[in-house]
Amino acid sequence: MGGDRRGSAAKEQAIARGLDRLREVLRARNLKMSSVREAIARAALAYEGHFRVDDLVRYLHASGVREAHMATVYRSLPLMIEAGLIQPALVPNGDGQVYEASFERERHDHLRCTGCGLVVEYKSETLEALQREIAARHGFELEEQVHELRGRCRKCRRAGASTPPPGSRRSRARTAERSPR
Amino acid sequence: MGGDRRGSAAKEQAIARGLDRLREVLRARNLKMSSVREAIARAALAYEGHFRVDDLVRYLHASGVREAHMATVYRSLPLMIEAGLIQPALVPNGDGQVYEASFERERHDHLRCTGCGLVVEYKSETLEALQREIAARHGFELEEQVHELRGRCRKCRRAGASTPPPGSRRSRARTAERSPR
DNA sequence: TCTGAAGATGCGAATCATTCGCATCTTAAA
DNA sequence: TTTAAGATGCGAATGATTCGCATCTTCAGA
Repeated sequence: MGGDRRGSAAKEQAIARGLDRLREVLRARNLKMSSVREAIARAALAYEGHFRVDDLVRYLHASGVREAHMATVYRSLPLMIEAGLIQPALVPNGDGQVYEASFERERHDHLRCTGCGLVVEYKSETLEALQREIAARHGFELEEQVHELRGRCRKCRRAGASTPPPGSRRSRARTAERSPR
Repeated sequence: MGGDRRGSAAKEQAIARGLDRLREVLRARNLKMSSVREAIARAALAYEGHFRVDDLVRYLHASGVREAHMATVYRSLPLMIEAGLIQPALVPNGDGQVYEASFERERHDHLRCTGCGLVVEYKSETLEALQREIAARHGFELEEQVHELRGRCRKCRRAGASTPPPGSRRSRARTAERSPR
């Protein structure tokens, strides 16, 4: 306990390293760092849990960053992904893409409940090894793996009620996610 | 050889079974079969390889089906999916969702080349078993698994040229797919 | 420190796939 | 047949993401 209250020091340093990484990518492409870009990257790195572009924009506004336009955030996404700061998280479900910070964090996959939208993370070395092997067997050099299991969580199964009829839009993913801090 | 020329008999019967399956789903929901719906289902069942909604519409037009409006095709997708006639194939890449016929076909996953868009199918019992186990371990009853590996195929790796810069849209997936017949 | 060219940003318009509303045909069960 | 419940075509509406463009900023020299 107490270890979860990693509020400032360590986290701030991780953010600093993330920003450095971003600068490298920018330099490599002859692009420039800017205050807005830095604010966006900071927000993404600090965000706990999954987020969408508009979540990030709201977060930026809330933290007093002058406008920080959506278009700008969109434009910075590919760069942040390339720098390894963030990555697309879940497989898009109709509503836009969901991201999550990935800098200095372990790779993992998701399990999503088709009933309530609950998202659970899991990690499997065996699975990853298997994936690499499959890719290799087909002559591919693995770069990225999209993996998401869907089913009904314990609670929803208890609650009975089978899978909702097709066409019903599931509400935004629900997770035990905290808000940005 | 010659075995690939499974033109009519067997295939036509499979289509008939698929339509029956669809009728069951419709009946269960108190929905009705219709000539348009049947034409759409036939097209989907007969389509070789991956297709998008507009591909299907074009195919329908080409086969002389009166208009067959896009909206109608969209409306029938959830039903066909529920009936197991088709399923979303690749993970959407910006351009719309890609489907493939799945009726009486083996489940499989895809490997996609980030260079040329080549799509290769593969199948792994081990992988599927592992997935079921993971789901079970978390109390989930597995319903669906999204799985796609991305990397560079042999040819693209030979051709050198590292991954294209971010922001470049990949053209429509390329496969050794034949057109509908 | 000053400058200029290359980039970055805000804003609103433009895209694009997908969905809706609704008036009008069809289907299927009495 | 009749007729209520559905299905369809069409075009408008959505919603996420992208573009165009007229300004700001950044940063590598001078």
